[in-house]
Amino acid sequence: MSRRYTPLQSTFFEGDAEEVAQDLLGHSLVSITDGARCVGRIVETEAYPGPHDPASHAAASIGRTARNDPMFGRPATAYIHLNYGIHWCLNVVTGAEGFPAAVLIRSLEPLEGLAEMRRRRGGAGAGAGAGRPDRDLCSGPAKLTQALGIGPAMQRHRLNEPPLFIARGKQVPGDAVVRATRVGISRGAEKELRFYDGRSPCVSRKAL
DNA sequence: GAAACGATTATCT
DNA sequence: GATAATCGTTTCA
Repeated sequence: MSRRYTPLQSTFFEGDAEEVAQDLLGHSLVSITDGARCVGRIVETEAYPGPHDPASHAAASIGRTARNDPMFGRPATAYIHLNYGIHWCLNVVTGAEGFPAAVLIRSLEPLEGLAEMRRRRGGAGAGAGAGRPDRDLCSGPAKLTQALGIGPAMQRHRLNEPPLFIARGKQVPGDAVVRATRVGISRGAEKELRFYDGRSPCVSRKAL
């Protein structure tokens, strides 16, 4: 557990959201909160490439609002939004400053700090009688934020430095990456902008 | 000032 | 695998 994690440089996030979303698979999300370090391998992402995407919070029809303002920020900036009123979701801003694009991190494969993750998620136990399998700790956008202690305090935090950053990891081979449609949205659902590691059991939703 | 929606999760069958 | 519940933000009058 003394392994050193090297944050990805901000240049990594300067590219297209769609491209970054694929490249992120296999890298690790590291969170150091309350003196505990939690690490998870990124196995599922979704791209929100820009204003032309009707599903984006920064769609052209919506414009710039107080909520999506962080998406217009610099690359590697954290955009944390609340959906369904109760779930926090972590996005990484991509592209040039002033251009609203981001990658939603949907699922992680727990690597470190499992005890802490489980403790944070505490009483909530998905799968009533089945207990809490490791794969369910971070298998969802809101699950991973809760497990890693990510909240509104991290809004606009830059993800290339502690206490919350993305560390370089082993990249997922191209042939293992599955491309699929995004989940839980009504508009722009046709586009296949979701990517995940087909080998991982921690993916929230398989392809249709 | 009030109503509707949502990038989901939790729970049971 | 399928269904109900949940709360803040956004949007409209």
